[in-house]
Formats: sequence, C-alpha cells, structure tokens
Amino acid sequence: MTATIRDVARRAGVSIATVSRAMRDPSIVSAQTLHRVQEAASDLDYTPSQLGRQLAERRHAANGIVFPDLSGPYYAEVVLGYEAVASELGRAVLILATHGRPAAAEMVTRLAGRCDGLVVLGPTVSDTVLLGLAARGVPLVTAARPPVAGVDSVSAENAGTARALATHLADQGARTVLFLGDPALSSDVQERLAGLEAGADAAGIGVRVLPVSSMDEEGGARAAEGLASGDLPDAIACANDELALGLMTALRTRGVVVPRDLLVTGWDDIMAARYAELTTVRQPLHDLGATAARFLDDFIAGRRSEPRHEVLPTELIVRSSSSPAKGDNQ
Amino acid sequence: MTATIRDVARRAGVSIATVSRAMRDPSIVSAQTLHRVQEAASDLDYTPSQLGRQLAERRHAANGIVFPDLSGPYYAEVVLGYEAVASELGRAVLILATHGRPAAAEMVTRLAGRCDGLVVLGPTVSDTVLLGLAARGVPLVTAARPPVAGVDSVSAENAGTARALATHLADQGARTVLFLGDPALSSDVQERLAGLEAGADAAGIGVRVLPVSSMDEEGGARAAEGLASGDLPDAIACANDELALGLMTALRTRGVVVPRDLLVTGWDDIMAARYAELTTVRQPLHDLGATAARFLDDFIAGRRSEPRHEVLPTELIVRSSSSPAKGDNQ
DNA sequence: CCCTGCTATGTAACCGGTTACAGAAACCGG
DNA sequence: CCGGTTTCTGTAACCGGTTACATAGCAGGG
Repeated sequence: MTATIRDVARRAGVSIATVSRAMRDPSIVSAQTLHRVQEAASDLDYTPSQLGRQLAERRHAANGIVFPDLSGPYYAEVVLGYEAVASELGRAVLILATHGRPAAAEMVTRLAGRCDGLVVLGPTVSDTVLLGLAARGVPLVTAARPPVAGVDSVSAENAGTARALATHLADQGARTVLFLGDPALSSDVQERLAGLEAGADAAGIGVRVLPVSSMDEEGGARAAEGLASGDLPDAIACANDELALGLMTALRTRGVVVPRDLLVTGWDDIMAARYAELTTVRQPLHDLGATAARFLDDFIAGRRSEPRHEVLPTELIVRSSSSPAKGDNQ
Repeated sequence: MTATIRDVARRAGVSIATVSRAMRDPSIVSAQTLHRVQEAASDLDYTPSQLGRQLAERRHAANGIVFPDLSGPYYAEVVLGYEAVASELGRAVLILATHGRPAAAEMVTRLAGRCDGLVVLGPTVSDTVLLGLAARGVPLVTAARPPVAGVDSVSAENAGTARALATHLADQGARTVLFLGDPALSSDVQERLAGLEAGADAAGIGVRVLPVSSMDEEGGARAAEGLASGDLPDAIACANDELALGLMTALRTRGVVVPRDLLVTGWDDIMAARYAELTTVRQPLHDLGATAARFLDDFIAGRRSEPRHEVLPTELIVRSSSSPAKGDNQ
C-alpha cells in the first residue's frame, strides 16, 4: 500500500499536522523539521492523496465539460481551448460526450458531483437539467447554445454573418437560395437561418428551407439525391461544412458543377473546407472554449457579478464554391 | 450547504449506516425504512458526495488520458473512442494535453493521483516517467507510442502498410521516393520509414529522407519551398496527411501538377485527405482508444495476466494523388 | 526577573461517506 | 416453549488529508 501522511509523521517523529504544513507551505515549519519531513517523505515515496485533500478542502480542483460529440473538428477544438486555460488555472478537466443518449441528464448530474463547475456545450441536455444544477449551486457556463436564465454563456455570432453571407450570394447573382439544415435541431442553426432570411429579404431574393436527416456528410449527400434536377436553386447555404461537403460530392457525381451551376456555402471552416474550396464562416472555436473556462473560473472564485453573455465574432471566408471569380485557388 | 448523509439519517430517524445501505443497495433494507430514507433524501435533495464515497472506497472511478494535442483529428478521435468505452464502464474521463510543455511529467504525475489508471498517447512524456508511475502501481496503458517494458500497449500497424505503399508507388512507376518527416520525432514515423525502405528495396527503388520543421501543413509547405525544381523525386511519401496537404498546396502554386509530375501520399486518412484526393493510410483511431480503455479496465479490475501489446491493422487508401488512373474521382 | 508576544508544534475535530461487527427482533421447526 | 437462523439496524472505526485551537519554548522590553 502507498504511504499516508501518518506513516510520514511517524517516520519523521512529528505529528501529521506538521507533515501537512511542511507539504503545503514549507516556510511555516522550522528548517530542521522541514528537512526531517522531506527526508521521510522521499524515503517512503510519499504523495499526498488528492482525495483526502479534496475532501478536507471541499473542492475538486476539477471542471467538467459536456459536449455532444468529438468526431467533428468543431467540439474538439473548443474542448482543446478549454483544456488549455483550465490546466493553466490548475484545474483538471473531466470530459463527457453525450452522443444524444437519453441518459445524458443523469450522466451530467453525476459529473456535476465530481467537479467544481461545468461547461455545457451545444445540444446535450435540456435547459431544465441546467436550471436544476444551477439551483443546486453548481457553477455553470454554457457555450454554443442559447443562453439559459441566470447562467453565463459564450457563443459565436450567427445572424450578422449569415446576413453578410446572403448579401454575398446575391452579389454573385443568386436569386433563389436553399438553406440546408434543420432549424429545429439547434439554436445556432435557427439564428443562421434567420440572418440569412434577413439578408435575403434586404437583397430581394428568396429563401427556402430543406431539413436534413443528419448534420453530417451523409445528410448532405441524401439531400443532394432529393433535389429535383430540373429545378435547382441558384445557391445552397448549408448549416455546416460537413453537410456542404457531402452535398458537393454527391452533386458532382450527378454532373452538377459548383460554382458554375450552383453556389454552395458551409459554416465552421473545418480543415476539409479549405481543400474543397468551400465558402464558409470561421468561428473562434479555441477562443470559445478558453472564454468559457475563464468565465467558469471567475464564477467559482466568486469574481462574477451579473451573469455574462459573450458573443464572439465570426468571419465570412469566401472561396471558389460561391465565387467563380476566385478561380480554382483560394 | 448541501445535505450530507447525517442530515438524511437524522431526518429519517435512522443511522447513517442505514442511509448508506439504502442508497447503495435498496434490497438489504426493510421496505418501511427504505421508504423513510428515500423520503428524507428527496426532501433534502440529497446527493451522496462523490468525494466521501471515493475516499471510503479508495477508488476514483475515473481514468485519465494524456495526449500531446487535440487540434488534429487524430487524437480527438482516439480520445472519443476512449471516452465512449470508459463512460460505458462507469468511469469518468480526465484529459490532459501536454502541448510539448516541459512540465508535462509533473502534470501527468499529478493526474495519476486523481484516477485509477492512465492511458498515455504519443509523444507526451518520457518512458522514465511511465516506468516511475508503473513502479508506483499506477495501472497504465500506452497507445500510439512504442511499448514500454511491462506496460500494456495498443498501436496501429506501420511497417507492413508502409511496405505496401512502397510497392504501390513502384507499381505507379516511381523510381525515386522522398520520405517527408522526421524519424527522430516519433517511433511511428520511424516504423513507417523502415517499412517504406524495405518495400522500396524489394522493388529496387531508392528512398531519401527529408526531415521537417513541424508535422503540420506549414511543415509541408516549407518543405515544398526547399525542393529543387530541377531535381524532383518521382514520389513524396509524407509522414502524415497534414504534411502532404501543405506540401501539395505549395507545390500547386509552383506549378507542379500532382500526380502528373509527382506522386504524393500521406498517412492517417483525415477528413481533408478525402477532399484533396490524397492517397493515405487509414488507422482505426476510434478502436485504438476503445481498446486502450478496455485494456486499462482489465488491468484495474485485476483481469490481466501478462502485459499485452496489441497492434491494430491499417489500410492503404489509394486516391488520385498517387494514381493518375484514378482520375479525378475517388 | 517577570511579563508579553511570537514561533513552532501537537491534539483533536472535522470533511462525507463505507463497512466490519454486534445486537435485537422476528421467524422457524422440533 | 425453546434454541437456532435469518433479517434488519446501529455503533464505531476507518479512508487520508486540513486546520482551529492550545501549548511549550524562547527572545525581548521594561
């Protein structure tokens, strides 16, 4: 068995209190005692038990982060930004992927019992669950999902850039735009659609909506199959890049040439979008996670006043999928 | 303050032992008592403290996973596979990204104190650190790095598929192959190079090695600049996809046409490789993580006998970057 | 020389659970 | 009606730390 503080105390001929003090703050122990304790500790290869410490201090020194998935580049990058800041602040990071499981609520609640605070990303659990946690006093920050009353949130701007996207498509000569994605699925999608519609209205062009079975390449490919060849829109704005990529690939096999026959845009600016020459919107993913981590830390440390809701800026990236003029290069 | 087991016991008029029993195994408590305890617990909104429980049970019910980074799709996918299995086994997952920081060893050691076991991926900490942890009795599994004596490991096959890759390049008519990547950087790279050389030898073609400054797109782009225009090899085999993608993009701006002038291959089969039509090698990333999680669990549960070293199969994916015949489609 | 104040240390009460052990109550067959 | 089980519950000792409070020793000022 591994050595405990009592073993060290016995060996050094001091009390456990002294050992504890020597470990946490060497300056409050006499030089001689310190030396004896350190000797005993290293002899026994002693490492203070984090559990004992945490129980006594009544803090976990850990934060949790909950996300739907990690297979896309999206959440991975957010998690990474989060981890970078959290570990800098000396907190461990617990992750939980919900994968749309129905037991998600229970899993999140259990997770909340293991950490000092939680960041919840995207469509993972219902607002009810979050309100329940907040009521129990669990420090909470949401990211990439609609703000919940009284809970800090961080998200990326949607409507404004979507509006700019509509303007861009109109500038490229599009008269009819199809929005590919299910607004019911997430508030981000809703906001993107709303912005797109606003921009389209202003430019005097029309927007139709086509829901998808899933927000991945497969969903995009399926949507492509469903499009009537005779009646293609001028442009298809997809709710994310994966949809757009799947769509473009499927369209190509049908002989539709992008952007000549049809403009296509995505959202997220994942790495593959660059190589597919896909026009898209870049989000500050890393920052999203990092900001969430800082908000959470402020909250835990009691430095927050009112709930904050930060919206980070996004950027339209025009590539050749929506802009024949851009040629084949970026 | 949140309710403790003693509050519940007092309210239900029973001892804390009874409350504990009622919470963990309702069947060993009389129906009447159970009801009273449950009532009291729900009145007080009682949730057992994980910390108290963990200390008493002397287990964390959590595993850690250490990786260099999460920005590429590589580790993200492995982590995800790991998380899926671990959470199924009822264990929380703690993550730690080392980012090549020198303090990594200390961070890993601290992490080890918070979980029942650890999976260590790739170039994160030295073998010495791992041996130290193993000696302290920390259950350990390594993945995507060379096996350490006495420690379970999981990795993906390198040499065999690299050999197949060399054969493929020779079949495509390449006489000279340049390997792009620094073998000193990781054992995976070493093995890939060794396999490539073996295959090239067998096919009677030559291999040169060009180290890179970094294993990302930037590194690939820099390497492209360094190539003498007059003296291009027939093929460039890159140590990973990002290098290959960066290289191809840079070559294109120089007017070099792939695959007409030069064949290029990567390794990993990240999503962007598909869109760039890059020949590459697919690794079972999700499986890598999942297998590591199972190994670790077996170890912790005491079900292991001898250290195991599993090598998962990989698959050569030929696309048009190395195969003019493939045309522009996959 | 005594009193005061400071430093270094020990004692013991936590933190919030689990569980070995023991005792009480109820139930059983003979 | 009695001894032996079985079932349920309580007592108390952990798990491994932190820390409030008490105390001893010692230096310094009056």
